Amino acid sequence: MTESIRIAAWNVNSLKVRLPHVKRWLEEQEAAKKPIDALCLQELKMTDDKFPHQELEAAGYISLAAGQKTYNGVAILVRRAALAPIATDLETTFLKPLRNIPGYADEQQRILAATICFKGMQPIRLVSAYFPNGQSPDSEKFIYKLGWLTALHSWLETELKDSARFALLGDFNIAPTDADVHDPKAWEGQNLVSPPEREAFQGLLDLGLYDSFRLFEQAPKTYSWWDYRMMGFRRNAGMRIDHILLSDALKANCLSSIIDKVPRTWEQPSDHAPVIAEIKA
DNA sequence: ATGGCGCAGTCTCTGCGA
Repeated sequence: MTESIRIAAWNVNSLKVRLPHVKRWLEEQEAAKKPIDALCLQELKMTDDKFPHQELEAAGYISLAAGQKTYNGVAILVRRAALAPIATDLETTFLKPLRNIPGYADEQQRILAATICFKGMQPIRLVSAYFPNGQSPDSEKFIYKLGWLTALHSWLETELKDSARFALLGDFNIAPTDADVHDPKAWEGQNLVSPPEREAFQGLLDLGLYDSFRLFEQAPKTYSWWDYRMMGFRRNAGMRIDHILLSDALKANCLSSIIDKVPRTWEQPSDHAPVIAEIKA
């Protein structure tokens, strides 16, 4: 009997390099009786033909990917043992799959959505998202970021009407408040924290989404990303830019939300740590 | 003071990430 599921997001910064980390993390979570039932990955940096479906299958996970060469790329992994009997193959596991934001022409692979039926639960709609970085507020890439955020907002309006049980998981490349930044003064007005980005983040909340991490008391200075340079992790010079946003129906059933720093301590780590939300059945 | 690290591909350099 399923009592709860854990959904997670992790920017792996190249799945080719980080596949061992992903497998190890999933194994260790399971061994600790905290299995990850859905994992949304970002920054695969590989084309779809290179995606390691078979290795993940051997680890107990069915996967759906939306990749491209060199950059971006997102995926959704679901734990086979947690799925309802209706899920027998790819088509019945990932219902209503969607790649990219409808009506928003984009070469960059940043969005993958699917509805999943877990054992003993109503279906849940998951979106694996890799928000544009933005580079800096005076750059072309920042304009793209804001346009992308606008497109995301209007698409999610529709998605939320269709799916009351909805979660948006991924690397948002936005630190929502100064509490999510190690040195707010130094970062004031810069990329990842600038007012237009934070307004866009608030806009998502205004659709009826909730930052799962902030539903619970958290240790101060908890972050999800640390720069590889300048010993960012050792100094805890980080930012909380990876998030799990939940609709009202899922928020009501959210039991916990944490960031797992452990994989960031491993050899050759991603610069991001996975974030997890536990949802009651 | 604009650097530091790590990744992919064009591959001993460049572009990009955040």
